[in-house]
Amino acid sequence: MRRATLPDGATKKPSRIQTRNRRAILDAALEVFSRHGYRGATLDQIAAEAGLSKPNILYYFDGKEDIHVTLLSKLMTTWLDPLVALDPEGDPKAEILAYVQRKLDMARDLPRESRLFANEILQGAPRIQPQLEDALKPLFEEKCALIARWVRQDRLPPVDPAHLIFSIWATTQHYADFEAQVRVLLGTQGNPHAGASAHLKQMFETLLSDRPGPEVPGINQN
Amino acid sequence: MRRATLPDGATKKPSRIQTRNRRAILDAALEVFSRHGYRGATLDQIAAEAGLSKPNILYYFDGKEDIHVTLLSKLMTTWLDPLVALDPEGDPKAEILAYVQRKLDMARDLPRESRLFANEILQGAPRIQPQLEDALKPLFEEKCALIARWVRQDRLPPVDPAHLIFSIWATTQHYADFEAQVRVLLGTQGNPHAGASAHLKQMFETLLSDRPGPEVPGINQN
DNA sequence: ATTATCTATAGATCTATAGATAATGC
DNA sequence: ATTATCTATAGATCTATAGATAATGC
Repeated sequence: MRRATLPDGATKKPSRIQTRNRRAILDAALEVFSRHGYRGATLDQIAAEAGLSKPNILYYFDGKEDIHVTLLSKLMTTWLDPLVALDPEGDPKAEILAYVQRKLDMARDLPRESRLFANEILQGAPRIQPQLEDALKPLFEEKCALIARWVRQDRLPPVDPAHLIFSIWATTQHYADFEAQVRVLLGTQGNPHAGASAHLKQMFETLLSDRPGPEVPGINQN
Repeated sequence: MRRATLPDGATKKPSRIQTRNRRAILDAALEVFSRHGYRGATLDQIAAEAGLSKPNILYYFDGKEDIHVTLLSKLMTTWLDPLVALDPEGDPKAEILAYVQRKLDMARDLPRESRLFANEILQGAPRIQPQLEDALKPLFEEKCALIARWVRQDRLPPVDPAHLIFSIWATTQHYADFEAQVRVLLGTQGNPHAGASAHLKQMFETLLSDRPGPEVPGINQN
C-alpha cells in the first residue's frame, strides 16, 4: 500500500513503469470518461481498458476524481493551443479562418477530448471550473481584445468578439460532440468533415468580409 | 405492488392522482437528468425533487430507463417544433432567420431540455437513437430538401442545407449546453442572450444575403 | 530496499421488489 | 375493490483499502 505520489515538492525520478502505467491509465480514462461521462465511467472499465487491475489503478492515482482532474488538466493546454496561435501580427480575416480550420481539424482528430470537455461543462463544470477561470478566461479575454482592436482599426467588419469565438467553438465542436446525431442524419453519404469545412469557411468568410451596403433596414428584395 | 401501467391496449381512465404524479415525476426527472446525465442521476434525487418516495416512483414507472425514455419521447415534439414551423411558403431568408431566433429563444427558455438531449447524444444516443431515425431524420431531410430548392430557385445563395442546419443548432444550443463556460467567460457583464441574438442575426444574415461578386471561379449554378 | 501488483473484502450507494397498510372512488 | 403509499430489505454495483506477495534497481 505504498503511495506512488511523493510528499511535497520531492522530485524523485519517476520509474519507467511509473510513467508507462500512468500514461496507460490516462489514455484509458480518456476513452472511458469521454464515452460515458464522469459518473457513467467506472474504475473497472478504466482498469480493463488500461490492462491493469483495479487496485493497481488506485496505486497510481488517488481515486476516480484524481484521474479525471489530472486528465482535464493535462489536456487543457492542447485544447487551448489553437486559440493561443491566433496571431496579432497576422492578417485578421486569415487568422480567424485559420483558427476555424484548426478547431475543425481538432474535432475530427481529437473527438474524445472534445467530448470529455463537453461532458464536464454540460454538467456545470464541477471539477474543471477553477481551470476555466485560471487558464481559459485570461486567454479568452486577450483574444477578444485582439479582435476588438482589429475591428477598431477597420481591419474587420464590426463583430462581437466573444460571440464570434463562441460561434466558432460551437460549430466546430458540434461535429465531435454530436457525432451520433450527425451520423444518423447524414447517413453514409460522404465525409462530414469535408462538407463542414467548406460550409464553415463560407460562413465565417462572408461574416468577416467587408460588405458594401450592409445594414439598411427596409431594403429586402428577396 | 400493483402496476400502474395497463396491459396491452387497455384504455382505462388515468386517475387524477395518476396524472399529477406522473407529471411531477417527469418534471423532477427533467431537472435531475439534465443536470447530472443519465448515470449521474439517481432515483433518490428524482423522488426527493418530485416529493414522492422512491418505491412510489417505481409504482408509476418501470424503472430509471423507463422514466428517461418517456421523458425524451414526450419532449421530442417540443424540441422539433421550431424546425417544423420552417414554412415553405415564406420568404427563405426571413424564414431561416426566424428559425434561428426561435431556437435561441428555446435555448434561453428551455435550457434543461437542451441539456437533456445534449447529454444523451454526447454519450452516443444509446436510448434515443430510434427516435432520431424515426422522428428527426425525416423532418431533417424534408427541410434540407426545402432549403436546397430555395437555393436552386436562386432565392438563397448557395449554401449546404445540412451543414447550415447544424450550424444553427450548434450556435444556439451552445448557450444552454455550455452555459457554465459562457457564464465564466462573460462574467456578469450584460445579458448573454441579447448579445447572442444580435451576433447570430448578423452572422446568418450575411451568409444568406446575396453578395455581389465574391466567388468568381466558375459561374454559380447549382 | 523500494516499487509494483494481487487477492480479498469493507463500506457505501443504488435500483428494484416484497409485503403490509392507507386512501380513494363507486 | 381498486389505487396509492410506506417500511424494510434484497441484490447488484462501485470506490477504496488492507495486507501479503512478486518484481525491480542498486
